[in-house]
Amino acid sequence: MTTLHAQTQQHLRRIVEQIERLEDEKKALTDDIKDKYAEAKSTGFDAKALRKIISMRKQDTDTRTQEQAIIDVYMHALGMTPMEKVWSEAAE
Amino acid sequence: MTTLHAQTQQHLRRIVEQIERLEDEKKALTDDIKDKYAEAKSTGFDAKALRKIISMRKQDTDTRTQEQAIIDVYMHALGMTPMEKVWSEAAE
Amino acid sequence: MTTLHAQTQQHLRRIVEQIERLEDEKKALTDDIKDKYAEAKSTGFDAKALRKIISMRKQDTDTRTQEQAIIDVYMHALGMTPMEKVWSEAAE
Amino acid sequence: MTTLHAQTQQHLRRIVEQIERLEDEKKALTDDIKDKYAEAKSTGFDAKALRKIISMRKQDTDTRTQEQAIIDVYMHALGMTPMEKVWSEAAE
DNA sequence: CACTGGAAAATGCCGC
DNA sequence: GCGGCATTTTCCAGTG
Repeated sequence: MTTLHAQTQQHLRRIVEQIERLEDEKKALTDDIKDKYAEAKSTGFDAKALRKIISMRKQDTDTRTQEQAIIDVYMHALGMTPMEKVWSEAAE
Repeated sequence: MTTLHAQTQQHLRRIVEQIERLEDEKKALTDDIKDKYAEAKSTGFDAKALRKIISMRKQDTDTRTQEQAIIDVYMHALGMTPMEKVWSEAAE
Repeated sequence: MTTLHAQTQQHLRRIVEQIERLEDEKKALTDDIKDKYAEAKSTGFDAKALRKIISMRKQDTDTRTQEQAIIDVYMHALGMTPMEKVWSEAAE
Repeated sequence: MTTLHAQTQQHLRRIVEQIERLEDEKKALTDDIKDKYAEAKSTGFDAKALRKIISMRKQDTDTRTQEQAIIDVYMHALGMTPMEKVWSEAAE
């Protein structure tokens, strides 16, 4: 069985620690979000509806981003180069 | 370590076989789909654009399905019962 | 905007239909598999363990062994015990 | 259609803003973690093995052992090679 | 052959 | 406590 050099081993430990630290922070935020929903619910809001609203707002943003991707794909499919693309946008 | 009764063991084997068989069939279909895209590409179609189109068509369907889900959630949030829901739909 | 020739357009439609049909069949199989797991569970089997088993069976032994060797080295470097090591694969 | 009181409406907006802010922070952390893995990979570590290690470290040993016991029984019933065997080959 | 994006699988959570 | 659902994570094909 192979063994890592002392230095590499040390490096590995640092990486693992860093990632685990970041994941802890991430989990804390996940919990905070959960708390917010619970709080909202206890104030009389419907948590599920709230989630739906927030997810819709996010999708709106994502959609806008993706719309350009679709346009790019179709333009490519029609043989238009990025250069023409710039022009067609400028001409609108 | 525990051992399964002969009958249970047999049952387990059957289940595993069945699932693996279904997964094989599923994989075959996945390959068929891949072939279709390759075929389309070789006929001059842009595969990526094709995928986009099909994914959009699927999303349209999903959206319609989800729209009702959203309505349900909001109706619930507003305290409307399923019974009222039926009525509101009938009244459109 | 470019327009497809009638014939090409027809061809495109056929392709889209075929792919969507294949995807429907694929989805049906996915549902069948889900049913099998549910059925197994209701007969007393542990669905999660079942999934793990099936996933293991479809893995190439050599690949798995190689990957485990790397994990082994990392675990050793981090001072993790053999006991944890033995169960690692199953615990995913 | 029901309308929210001005005050309630204001409250709703605050909640949505807070949640969206938390989700932004969470996403930033997700990206940081991804970066860490990429960095580790570019230093010569096996990212997949790294992920597995970290996932193992965060699991409860008792739970893991129990689940493995079930898998063990199933493997035996199916005539699969016990994990220990694989490990003795890969280790040392 | 490494990277990226998209599909599939696994996990965890919420409601009954 | 279980089933359904949403999120997260993993995997894999396609691309440069």
